[in-house]
Amino acid sequence: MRLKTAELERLRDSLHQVGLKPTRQREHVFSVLLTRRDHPTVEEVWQRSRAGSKGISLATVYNCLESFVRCGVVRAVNYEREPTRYCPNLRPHAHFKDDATGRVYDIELPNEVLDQLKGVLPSEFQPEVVEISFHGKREARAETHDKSHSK
Amino acid sequence: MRLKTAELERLRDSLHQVGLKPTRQREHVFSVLLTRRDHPTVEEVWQRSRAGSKGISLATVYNCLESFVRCGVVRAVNYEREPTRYCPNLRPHAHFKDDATGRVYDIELPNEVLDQLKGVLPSEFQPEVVEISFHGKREARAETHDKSHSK
DNA sequence: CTTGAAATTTAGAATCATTCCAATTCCTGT
DNA sequence: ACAGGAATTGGAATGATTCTAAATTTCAAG
Repeated sequence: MRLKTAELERLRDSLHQVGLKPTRQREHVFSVLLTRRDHPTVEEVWQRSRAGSKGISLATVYNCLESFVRCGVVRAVNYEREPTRYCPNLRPHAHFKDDATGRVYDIELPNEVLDQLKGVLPSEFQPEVVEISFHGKREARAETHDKSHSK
Repeated sequence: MRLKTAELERLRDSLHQVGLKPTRQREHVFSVLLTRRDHPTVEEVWQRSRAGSKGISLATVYNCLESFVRCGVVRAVNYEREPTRYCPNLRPHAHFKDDATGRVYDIELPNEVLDQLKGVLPSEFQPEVVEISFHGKREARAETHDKSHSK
């Protein structure tokens, strides 16, 4: 799994900024995260990370992901009390979880919407993080076979 | 603490609608929740609930709060992986957590803002729940009694 | 008012994501 | 090669929540 140098650079810079070192494990876990940009749990990242050759411990995966969040290259996504998911999308966005499948989708957020939202805060509130998450149904697009009409 | 009949009615109706019974414990826990509209954890609700007279078990507090969420008289509020908090405010609102104190405030949400937010969703996404949570600093300016609910 | 089935309460055990710990191992600079 | 500091690691510990199985309560019927 080869990372583009630009992405590697970004990881290294970000780690460095908070005094963390770029290690083999960190780079590997980061590449795993970028390879499939779904929203994997720690357990899933662990499975994918150990797949290739040598092992990596679950504790290390926890550590790596925590470093990533700390240095800002990754966001943690929580739904209820389910296991935390991780998201390498840095653009401002919300999340939508399909209750039927459990899948989480990124929803791009226009700045104007984000600004309007922040605008509802009384002035003494200074937000550092804004989290927006939906959940509900997601209609499968090409709805050809509807099996819901019975008898 | 005595509940106004209107509130009791509301609780009973809501419970009834999902096939749950109004019990002594449920009414008591509900009154505890209404008495201080901060955002208490289960543990806190438990402490407050057992304070008066005979005890109530922690399991029952969990059960009551779950019933309330199920029948819609209360919302669960999650921040990261901290213990779930409970909020009897039914109007559409967001939450702001002051990182310094851990207090959670309700932020009233104009419908137009909520609508604009839902508007960013591609049409195949049908949200049932929208959760908006901020955290950051809150300037302790003229610290008076505001309508926001703390903790 | 009594009865009985179903719902609720309860104490304690079990679960499970996450954190902690103490012992290696890995770098980096000298 | 060697020291010192970070990082990794397996396993134990934590802590909120859920589950379990038994005791109690509710409520509609009689």
